[in-house]
Amino acid sequence: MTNEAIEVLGADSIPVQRGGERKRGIDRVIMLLEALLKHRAPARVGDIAKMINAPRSTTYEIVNSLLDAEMLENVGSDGHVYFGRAMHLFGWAYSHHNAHYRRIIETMDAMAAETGETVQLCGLRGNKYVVLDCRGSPGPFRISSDVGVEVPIPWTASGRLLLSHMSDDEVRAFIPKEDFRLRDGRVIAQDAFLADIANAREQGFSETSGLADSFTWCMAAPLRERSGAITRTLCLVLPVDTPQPRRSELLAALRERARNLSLAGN
Amino acid sequence: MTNEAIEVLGADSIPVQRGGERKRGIDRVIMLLEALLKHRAPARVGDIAKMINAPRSTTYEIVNSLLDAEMLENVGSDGHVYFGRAMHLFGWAYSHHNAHYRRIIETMDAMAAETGETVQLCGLRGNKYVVLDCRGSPGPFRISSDVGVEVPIPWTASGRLLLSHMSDDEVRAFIPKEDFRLRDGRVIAQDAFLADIANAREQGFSETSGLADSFTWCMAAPLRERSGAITRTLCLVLPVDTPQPRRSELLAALRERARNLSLAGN
DNA sequence: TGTGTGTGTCCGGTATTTCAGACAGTATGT
DNA sequence: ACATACTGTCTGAAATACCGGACACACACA
Repeated sequence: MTNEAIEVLGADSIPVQRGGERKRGIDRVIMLLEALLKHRAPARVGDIAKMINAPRSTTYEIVNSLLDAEMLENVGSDGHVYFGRAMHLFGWAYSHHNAHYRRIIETMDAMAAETGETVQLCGLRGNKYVVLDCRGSPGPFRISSDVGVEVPIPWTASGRLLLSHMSDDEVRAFIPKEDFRLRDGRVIAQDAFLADIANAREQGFSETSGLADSFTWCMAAPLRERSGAITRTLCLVLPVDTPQPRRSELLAALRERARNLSLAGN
Repeated sequence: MTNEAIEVLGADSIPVQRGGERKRGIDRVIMLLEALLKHRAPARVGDIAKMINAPRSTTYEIVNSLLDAEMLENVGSDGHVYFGRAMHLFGWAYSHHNAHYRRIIETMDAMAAETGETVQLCGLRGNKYVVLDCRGSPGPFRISSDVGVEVPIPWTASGRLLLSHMSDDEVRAFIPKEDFRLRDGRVIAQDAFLADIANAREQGFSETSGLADSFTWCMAAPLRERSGAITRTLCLVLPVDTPQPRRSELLAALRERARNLSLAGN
């Protein structure tokens, strides 16, 4: 939906992508997988070729290699492909290579069960915020979010914590200007955002509401590495009309559990 | 340790693996990821180069590309790398692309909780059996197994179900001869194995004990695709001394749940 | 101090792979 | 019936990614 913006934006000065650019197979693989992740559904080879702007013949070859390796697999009967079994195994290996992850998972399970609210594990991916894992509330109506979707950092509570090791200048350089513009057109003032970060750094938590959407109240608490760095956050996503007493109760619980999961004191 | 055999061995007659085999980057990537999966721990670039039998310079380049893409990430401070965040996301996407998976996960959680036994989701990967997911018993001593480890098919109960669509000849062609040899030296007779498969096909379940190891009793029930094909099995791993009445009780429960998860009748 | 082993980077040549385009086959719409 | 659009496979040829090997550096051991 937003992909042929390439042409439009690139038009003015930079010859961004000419047709004939020979690229490495590896790079194509990486682009392919990321495109598929963004697409969030099985796709046909021809479409993939367009998505990553690669020749069809090349794309076929790559896709076939990945199919052989089970990194992709055929879905349905009409040439759609999506991630395959091997990806599941690689991902699982990533998740479990340290015992720490087990504890995080258990905590998320427990919190989701106890509170009945949506619990998320969040981190950064490049200069975007991303949901790494998610436990939903069991009710018929739930606020859920897909793991892997990328969101501008300023839209999120977690983002304020995840940037708290940066200086103001570093933050300014790190965040694309357009990421300060919310979906409804409002723009977050850079100074206010920097103040939020400083605030989050001091308090050891962060709360936002009505940023990414109008109906959620988000609270995030840091999971610190041994070094003290914050690479992930634990996060509760509440309906915006959750009453204040319950909110502070939940915030306290969230902070407590995050503290227990941290490898360094909060 | 076995890598400079190239020169020595190659001399007499067989050019088993000559040093100079140029390979595509893509293939290297695939080999690298699978090697890392088998290794099950972070590894250094030099070691990876040996594992996949690739030139060091090439390996460095590939690893750096994958690091940039977050498909790998640095672990610790001394040059170890392992799967990265992107892999987690790709794997998650694989797991959740169909609603079916949600139900399977829920069922595994429920069964693990109710029975207190180890529950596994199993499938094939090439001509090996592989654990796709696993819920452990909560007790202090548990029979657990790692997701992603590959095991010869004849060693497993699930394997008998997963081959039940094949003719005898197909099975014979599919299973490497050496896979009939158990770890303790015993050899499974091919005919007995084929009979087991036929049996599993008729009964709609399969049980084994004392094959892969001496202390487990495994029972597997098929998860059928819409087409009727069996691509995955649900599996209970019990201590071998579990009394018979409880075994049949658990088997019945297992079959019932597998039937509910199947997209075609069992 | 010297010897051995391993790391991370760089370079130039060539064996290979990517690419463009053509092809036959199939589905869709007019 | 024709036209259009897409799929999956092949081909030759040019561009280049991979390789071997060299380098500087770091660490361990004797």
